[in-house]
Amino acid sequence: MSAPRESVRLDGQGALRRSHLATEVGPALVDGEVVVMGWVHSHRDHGGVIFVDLRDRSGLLQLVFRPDVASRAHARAEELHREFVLAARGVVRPRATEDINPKLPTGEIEIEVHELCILNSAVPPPFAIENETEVDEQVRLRHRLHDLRRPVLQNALALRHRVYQSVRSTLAGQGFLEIETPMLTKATPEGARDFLVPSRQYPGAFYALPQSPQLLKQLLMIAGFDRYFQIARCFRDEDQRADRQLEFTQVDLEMSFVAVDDVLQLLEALTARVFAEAGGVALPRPFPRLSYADAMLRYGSDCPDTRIELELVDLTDLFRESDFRAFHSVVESGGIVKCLPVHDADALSRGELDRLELFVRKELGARGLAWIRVGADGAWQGPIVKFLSESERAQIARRTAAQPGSLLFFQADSFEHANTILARLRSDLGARLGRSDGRAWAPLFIVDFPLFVREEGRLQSAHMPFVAPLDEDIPLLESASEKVRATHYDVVLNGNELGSGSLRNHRSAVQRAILSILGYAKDQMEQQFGFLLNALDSGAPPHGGFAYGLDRIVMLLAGTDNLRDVIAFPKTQRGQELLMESPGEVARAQLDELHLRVVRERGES
RNA sequence: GGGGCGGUAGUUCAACUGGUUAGAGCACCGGCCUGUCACGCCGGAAGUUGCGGGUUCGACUCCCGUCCGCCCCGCCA
Repeated sequence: MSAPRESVRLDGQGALRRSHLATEVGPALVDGEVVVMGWVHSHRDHGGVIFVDLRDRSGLLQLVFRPDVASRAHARAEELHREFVLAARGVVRPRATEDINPKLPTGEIEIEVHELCILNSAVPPPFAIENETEVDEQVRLRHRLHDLRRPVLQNALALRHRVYQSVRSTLAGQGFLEIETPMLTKATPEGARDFLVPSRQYPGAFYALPQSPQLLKQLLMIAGFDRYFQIARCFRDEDQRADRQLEFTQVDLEMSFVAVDDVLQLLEALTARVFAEAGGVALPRPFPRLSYADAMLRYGSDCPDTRIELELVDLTDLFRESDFRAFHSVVESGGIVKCLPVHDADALSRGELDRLELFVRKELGARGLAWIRVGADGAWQGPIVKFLSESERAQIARRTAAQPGSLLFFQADSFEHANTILARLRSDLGARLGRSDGRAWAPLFIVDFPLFVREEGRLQSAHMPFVAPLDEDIPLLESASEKVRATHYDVVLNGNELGSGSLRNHRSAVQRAILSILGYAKDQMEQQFGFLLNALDSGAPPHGGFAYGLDRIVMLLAGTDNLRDVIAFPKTQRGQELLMESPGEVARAQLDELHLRVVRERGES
């Protein structure tokens, strides 16, 4: 950090009051007097005349200082440096034709300054306040104030504001009440790792920050509010990603007396309206619906980017009886075999195939990357070709529609792993080979998720334990748990999960049955979910809802692939906020009050 | 928990296979300049090569450890 510029004499704002934002000044105001305030974006001192580009949140405006017109203002202008804060009173002048700057919205005019107040000095910025500036993100986050002055971030946060406003007006117009729920709440056994807040008054007890307002909004339904929403901050202490922050914002909503279709209709209308109002984007309607099973089958993902014109092919049954041990043994032990066919793939060289294999092995943990290339003469090449029987080749060729120029990628692995790897290959190759269908926006609903998934032998909630099963599947709860479909639904846009929701269990018997299948004994159930079960027994209406990841919506509308670009003060991947440097240590006395003692591992200082 | 990429001046980058005093653009500071808008010209300052250790006559470069950033797997109901 540089030292402050102490030698600069500063002016008070005095009687000057801003009359216009920078870009509100235009040709219509020529010869009128204006007062503008903002930052020195750049200055060009010609010895005589001085030009200053003034920047405020609306944009840039050129100020002119002439020694012969206003000598005092001109003299002061000689002291300016970048990012100084100033107030300027002057007269709007048209520029000579040859002096018009077409790159600026205000390029046809300029302000001939008569009075200049230097409201504050500024140390030189660590990097240029320009959109084009490519600066290391660590530097940007440490100097977030300067970063936030860049137009892209100003625009992103303005866009975010419009999303808030549109959500509020749309939902309020649909009869939703905005209700806040507590941030200091109770830890729940399910779900992500909680952020804990130690209690001063109850030694050894902790509040938890909400992972979502899930249970509270259900209680609001039971209390009879009928339609609720909240723009809610949520906290999950898990490892971060480009599209995941420790704290993030949900548009959380819940409604009573509805079926799945009612919620989906509302979600479609809300999503379309917010994208139109806040981002000027017309989403194509109606949103197609895709079952979870089909999504996994065709795309290997439950949030596919359906614009990519590549689809997976399942070949598991082909290798149930096969002499190709590598694939056969995977199928025998419960895994799957799938293929990603890429036609007209001559652009992918042998060297690139090797790099792809290295990539999926090292970064995605794949066992390998089997591939088959169909030559111009129709001959099959590749390391696994020799292990395939005549009929297997024929079947593969038929199902993948292989033709000269095709490249077939195979994964034989667990359902999850094989799909994760092929889904990633699909999107990477789709981008690299330009296999998009050209649509800008591809929204869809994913429906018919399973209620349970088996993990390490045990049944777990696919999403969370309060999701209601489809009515017709309730008889299967005990007998064929894994076949039970959930009322759960996701909204997916361009390969991003925008949010998810479901109908909830409003009958305590069903809720108890599900908890029991999840392995909760009766007393555990009462201890951990007693308040919910009691609530259900006190007259719970059928209800369901949804939660959008608001940050992701803004991210997509802003055209970035990084959540940190749409959050004013985001955290790094390791959870630090570099401007204020949180988290930070606290004084011993603070810990004592909270009845806490820090235990350091060996080697920590 | 694991994998990949990266860290050299304020900033963006360079510095061969280990070899003189670690360079350049922009920014910054000073001077000059009355129509620039990537202003121009002249001059200047600016570095613990993330940190610690090792190998070597010699380390930005090689080795080990560690910290930080980004991306991904796991994780995130």
